[in-house]
Amino acid sequence: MKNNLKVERAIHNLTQADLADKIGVSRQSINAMEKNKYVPSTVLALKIAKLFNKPVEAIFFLEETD
Amino acid sequence: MKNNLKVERAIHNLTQADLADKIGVSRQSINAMEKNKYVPSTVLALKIAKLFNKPVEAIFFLEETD
DNA sequence: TCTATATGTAAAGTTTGTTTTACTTTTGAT
DNA sequence: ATCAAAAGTAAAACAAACTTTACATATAGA
Repeated sequence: MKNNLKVERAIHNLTQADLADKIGVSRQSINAMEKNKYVPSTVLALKIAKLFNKPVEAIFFLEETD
Repeated sequence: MKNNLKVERAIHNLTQADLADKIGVSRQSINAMEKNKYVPSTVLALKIAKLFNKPVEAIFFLEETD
């Protein structure tokens, strides 16, 4: 799975730490997500999508290997 | 987080085992999701939403406590 | 009522998400 | 060039997802 987090953060002018605060996870979790080190839970995806006012599918994308 | 899985399965006439097969998890995982025993990964949410032709937000719902 | 199919549940085990702490590297502004 | 903020990274620890096996309960049809 890939994601758009970095772009969305840029649009909303948020640092990784800002985003982490807003959705209630650690900064390292955001960093790891952006670097595709792990797949977040659906709760996190929903929170992020809500924050950015976009559907989950506009931020997280399935890949062939998923 | 809550979900609509049971209803969506009914609409598409799928058993828990059918759904599990289609998205590549165990039947118990589907059962546990439906009974809100755990929060699935975003990959699973995306796969399920894709299968049911609906956005993730139409199947999985944040609650106050999330 | 008998049987098959679907669902619920539980325990043990493996894998993966997530946190914490802490350090390094990059970037941008002054 | 310097300094501060932001991003990258890593290891240890803990929590949660997910699997497997196995059995119990429910439901519906013959």
